[in-house]
Amino acid sequence: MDRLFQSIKISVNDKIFVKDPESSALGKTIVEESISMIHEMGFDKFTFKKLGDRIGSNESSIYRYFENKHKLLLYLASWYWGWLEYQLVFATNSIADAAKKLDKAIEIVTQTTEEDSSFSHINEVLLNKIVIHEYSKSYLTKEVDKENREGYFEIYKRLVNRISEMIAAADRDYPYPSSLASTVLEGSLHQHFLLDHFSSLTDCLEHTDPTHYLKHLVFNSLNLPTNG
Amino acid sequence: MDRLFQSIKISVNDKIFVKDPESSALGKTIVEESISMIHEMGFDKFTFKKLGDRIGSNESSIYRYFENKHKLLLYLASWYWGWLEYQLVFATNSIADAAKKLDKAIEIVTQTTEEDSSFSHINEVLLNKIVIHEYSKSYLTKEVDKENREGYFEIYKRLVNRISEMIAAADRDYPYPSSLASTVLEGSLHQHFLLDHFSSLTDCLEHTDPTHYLKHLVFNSLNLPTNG
DNA sequence: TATGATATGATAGTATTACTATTATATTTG
DNA sequence: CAAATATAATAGTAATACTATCATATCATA
Repeated sequence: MDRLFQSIKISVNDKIFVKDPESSALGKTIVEESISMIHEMGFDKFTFKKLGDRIGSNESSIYRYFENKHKLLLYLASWYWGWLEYQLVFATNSIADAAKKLDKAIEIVTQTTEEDSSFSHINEVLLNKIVIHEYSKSYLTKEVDKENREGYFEIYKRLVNRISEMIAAADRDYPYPSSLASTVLEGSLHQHFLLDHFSSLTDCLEHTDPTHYLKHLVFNSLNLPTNG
Repeated sequence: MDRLFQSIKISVNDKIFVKDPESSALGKTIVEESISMIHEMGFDKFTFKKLGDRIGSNESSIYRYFENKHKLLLYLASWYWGWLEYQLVFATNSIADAAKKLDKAIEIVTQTTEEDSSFSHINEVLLNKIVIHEYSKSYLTKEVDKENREGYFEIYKRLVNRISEMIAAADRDYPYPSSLASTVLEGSLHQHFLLDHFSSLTDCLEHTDPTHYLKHLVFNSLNLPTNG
């Protein structure tokens, strides 16, 4: 990916933050260093106090950007899914054939993020690892319905729906396009997690990977036209 | 299910607890009421102090059974997976045909737990809901590798492996039996969660359910003998 | 039934977390 | 240069997640 992305801003629901972290140097530092710290110590042990110490700033200043660390996680996750959605649309836009389009889509959303590409202060490689290890915590809460109503998961849902539509486009008769789309996204995160921590529970080692597994899963579920 | 189960004890790795909660009335109360409280308020807001108040016991007494609430969650999860493994083996043991055995297995592990069956102080219906909403939190931690080495996830892994072996028995050439088995378990929890909180992301509503979806997914991934 | 062992309860105390509030000091902008 | 705004510093609170100690209740057995 190239400089094109530098001029593109991933827009996150502005109810997630108190003050847009993109609007100041401190805000960007908060986002940048929180990614690095959450990756290092895990979300559970991460606190605004520790982040303040690390960036030479005050805890109270961080609260001016995010209500609490849960909202910060929602922000990082939304940003990540928005970024991935952008990659997805960019990479599949020109593909006319429904099956090929879906194939490419699965590739984009299931592969390991390899390079810190383009957005200056956000390290997508680390962010991808954070999403694998922490994303579930953003919705496995008692407040999930309220937060869903407030639109905090919109970007993720939009991404699932895009994939769902691609599945439906490839096979109009397939009865579970949304479930399958959510399985691709969530299953990809899970397989990547297993690879790191429970390798006996996955086959995505050595000569294969989550992308191959999930392509196999999806394309065997669908009835494709014989020339596809 | 009937009284047979009342004489069967699900055995959980004894490093998970300080003192076996099955060994005393207080221990059983701790387990029973923690299930009810975690279901009500969610694992994050649940504390030993609150549990002590609820059962008319002291916080310090609870610490004599479990080091912390994380270990209690590991205990509840292990118990649940052990219980499910038992259901699985019991229900599939007599089935000779590999495909039919697998079909039954998927049914057992993906269906909603319907009745509080047999183990006096443990409500499996609530426990099933807790597992859906909280299980990921037991392994999405920085200590996962250490705890895995200590055997805290053995029962879950054994269950995945049983399903993996059933998949392999139904189709020796299928390249991803472990990944698919883990997708069935984790995907089932996820679909049930979506059903409750993100119904637009699943098709498992009304005329279908996670069981149908996952059976479709698995059996379309496999090449079965034509008479199966 | 007395004696000791074990289980449980009560109380206190600590460090950390997750904030809120207030005031002071930079920095930016008009 | 003044006013507005952003950030920093400090203090304080309630809750969390424990640990330690001591008291009391129960239970097991000689």
